[in-house]
Amino acid sequence: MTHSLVDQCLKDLSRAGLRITKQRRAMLEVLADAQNPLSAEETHSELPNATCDLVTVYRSLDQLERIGVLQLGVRENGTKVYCLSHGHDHHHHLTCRACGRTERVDLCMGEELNQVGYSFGFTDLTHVMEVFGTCPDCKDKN
Amino acid sequence: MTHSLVDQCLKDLSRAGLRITKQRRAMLEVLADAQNPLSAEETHSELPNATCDLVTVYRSLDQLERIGVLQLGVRENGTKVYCLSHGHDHHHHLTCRACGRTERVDLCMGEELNQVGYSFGFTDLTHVMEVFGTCPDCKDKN
DNA sequence: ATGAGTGCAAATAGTTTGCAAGCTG
DNA sequence: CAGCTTGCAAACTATTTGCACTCAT
Repeated sequence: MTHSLVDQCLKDLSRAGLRITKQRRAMLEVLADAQNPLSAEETHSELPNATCDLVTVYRSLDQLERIGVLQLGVRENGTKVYCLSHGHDHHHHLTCRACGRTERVDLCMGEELNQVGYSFGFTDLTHVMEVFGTCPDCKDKN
Repeated sequence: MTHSLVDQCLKDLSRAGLRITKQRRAMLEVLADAQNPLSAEETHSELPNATCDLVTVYRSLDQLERIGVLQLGVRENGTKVYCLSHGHDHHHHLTCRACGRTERVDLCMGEELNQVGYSFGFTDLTHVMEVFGTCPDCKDKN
C-alpha cells in the first residue's frame, strides 16, 4: 500500500531543499510501519535487502530530524531513536528497559519548556523526554 | 570546605550496601561543585590528578545513579551526564548545543509520567527530560 | 551539468567487560 | 578475611568523517 504519511514526508523533504531518493523513501516507509521508535541500526535492518548502507541511514535520519520530519528520542543507554513526527503528532514513549517494548505517552510540556528556553534567550529549542521502566512481562520473568 | 551534601551522599552509599572509597568521595565532590551535569570523561578530568581510572568513574556513576544519589541525563549526541540529585532536588536542564552552557529547569512532569507508566503495569519508572537550544552568545557568534 | 547523495573504508567517541590485585567493613 | 572495588588492557557499540563515484533536479 501507498503511505500517504510517507508522501507527506517526501513533500516536506523537497520543500526543505533535500532530494528524494529511493533510500530515503524506503527509510520513511520502515518508520511509518514501525510500532516504536527505531535506531539507525534497526531502521537499516528493516530495510529491503541492501537498500542502502548503514552510513546513509545515519546521515538521512539526521537530516530528516533537522527538518522536523522525524522526532528524536534516546534509549536509556544513549542510543538515538527516531519516529515519524509528521504534522504535529508530537508524542513521547514509555520503554521497557529489559525487552524494549514501548507504549505511546501523550503527555508533553514542550510549550512550557520552550517558554523557559526563550526566557533565557535560547533559540531553536527542542526537547527529549523518555520514560523507562520494567514492563509486567519482564517483571514476572525475573 | 566539607560538603554536607557529599556527606549525605556517602551515607546513602553505605545504606545501599556500597563501600565508601576515596575515589567515590572525590567524584561526589566534583559533582557537588559542578555548575552543570558532567559526563564520565568530564568528571574524570576534574578529579585531582590520578585519583582513579576512567573505568572506575563509569562504574561508580552507574551505581550512584542506581541508588538515586545521582540523576541521569543525556546530551543531544547521546552522551550520558550526571548531577547530584540529593534528597528530592530533582530537576532538569536547558543545554546549548553549541557551547554546552546549561541552565536549570525546574519544570517536571515526573508524577504524571509515573501515573501513565503504572497504568501500563510498568514498575521502576524513571525518566529523562532535556531541553536543547542555541544560547544568545552562540547565536550572535554565528 | 552540478551539486546533493551514496558507498566503502577507516577513524572516533563513549562505554563495557575480564581478570588479577587491593582495600573496606 | 570475604568480597566489593579498582586498574589495566582490550573489546564493543554507536556514530562520524574522507573521498571518489552516482544520481536527482
